[in-house]
Amino acid sequence: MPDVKHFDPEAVLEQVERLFWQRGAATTGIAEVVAATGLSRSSLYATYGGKQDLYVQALRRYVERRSQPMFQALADDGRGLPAIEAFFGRLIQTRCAGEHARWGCMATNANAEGADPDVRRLLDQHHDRLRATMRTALEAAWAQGQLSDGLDLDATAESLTLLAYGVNLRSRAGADPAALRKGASAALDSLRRETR
Amino acid sequence: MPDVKHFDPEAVLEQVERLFWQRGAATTGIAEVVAATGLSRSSLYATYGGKQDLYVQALRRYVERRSQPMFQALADDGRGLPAIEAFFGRLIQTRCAGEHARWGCMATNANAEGADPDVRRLLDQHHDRLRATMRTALEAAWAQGQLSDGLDLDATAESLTLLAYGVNLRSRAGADPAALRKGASAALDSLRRETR
DNA sequence: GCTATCTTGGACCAATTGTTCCAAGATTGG
DNA sequence: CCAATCTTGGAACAATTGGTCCAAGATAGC
Repeated sequence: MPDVKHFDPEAVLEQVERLFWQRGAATTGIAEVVAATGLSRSSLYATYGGKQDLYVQALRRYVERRSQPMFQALADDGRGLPAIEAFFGRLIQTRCAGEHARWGCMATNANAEGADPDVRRLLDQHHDRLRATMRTALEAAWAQGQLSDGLDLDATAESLTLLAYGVNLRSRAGADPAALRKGASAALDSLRRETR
Repeated sequence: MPDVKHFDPEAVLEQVERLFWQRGAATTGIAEVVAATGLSRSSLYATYGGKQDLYVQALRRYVERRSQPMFQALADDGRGLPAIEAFFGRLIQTRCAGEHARWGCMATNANAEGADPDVRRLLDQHHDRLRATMRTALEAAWAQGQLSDGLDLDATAESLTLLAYGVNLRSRAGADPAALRKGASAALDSLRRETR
């Protein structure tokens, strides 16, 4: 017999995600969330809990609905190095132009913010997933003879993952996309077997 | 005839720097600064201006007195790749153990925070300086025949600089130092000329 | 030691912080 | 259409935010 929610919790969570993503967790007040979503404080707190809970849920949504698809696209692209190249290309594209330009990556940003254990867990997961995806792509590259000999695929995957953080971070501060592309290309070029 | 300050502005700025470095700009209140320094608000505001000015000065101090010496050590080390290796080793060491463990790099953290133009200028400088230093070290490596052929030194310097951001960022979130070392080593290994 | 000038302590401020609470409203099963 | 149950708007909350202000105190040239 109860009443039912007058809004779509998932759609609202997306708005909240975008807010936290763009402006950061610490610098975004509940008042702004209320303004952006149109919800009242009651509904907000009844549905998502306090600010930290809300942030964690928004971050989780980001990881699941923004990062993961990007990772999946890389995992599904069997071309090896060109796939990784395309991944970085798309990354830098979305980071530096369009709707989300200079927002950085919400997960990357979160590394610099608070030390909440829930957040840390999410970030570790996120990191592991990207590294595993990189490793898969590197294996494909290896199978196709694109890589120079003696490469440690695990370590290289970690290295490329860390590089992605650098790209994300600098893009938020307004770095030149051409410079980011150069940096990413250099990292990939150095993995490439010399065609002789 | 005037009175003179009852404290050492430089020493106080160091305390403030450490506070902002560890806890972040947005999450550190003036009240905490007052508590940590023992200064009164009057002295604080009279000497440094408002919070944002204070933060910028603290960040500038960090760049000059923390980052630059690290860069200089790399620039002065003419060994080439071993010098860069040592740089990353020291970096990971200080980021993951000792007094400043899990503080990350204040400049790296700042990339994820606000978009203040003064801050952005500092960060761009910081970035350029590290990249230039990396390039110098790479030139030394090249001169000593340590690098594989056809490497773009500028682009590689950018790539290694972005990698350093990744290391700094993940260290703040509590990343395993061994994994960071692996990642850094992989990046350097891929630059190395195969000894055959 | 007087006085001009600066510094200092801390009270005070309005604005904002995250959160709570409840009366009024909405919804749905019976 | 009733009533049980949930949601909603918005007032209210104490705590904290960054910042100001001024009387009291300290200093140094004369």
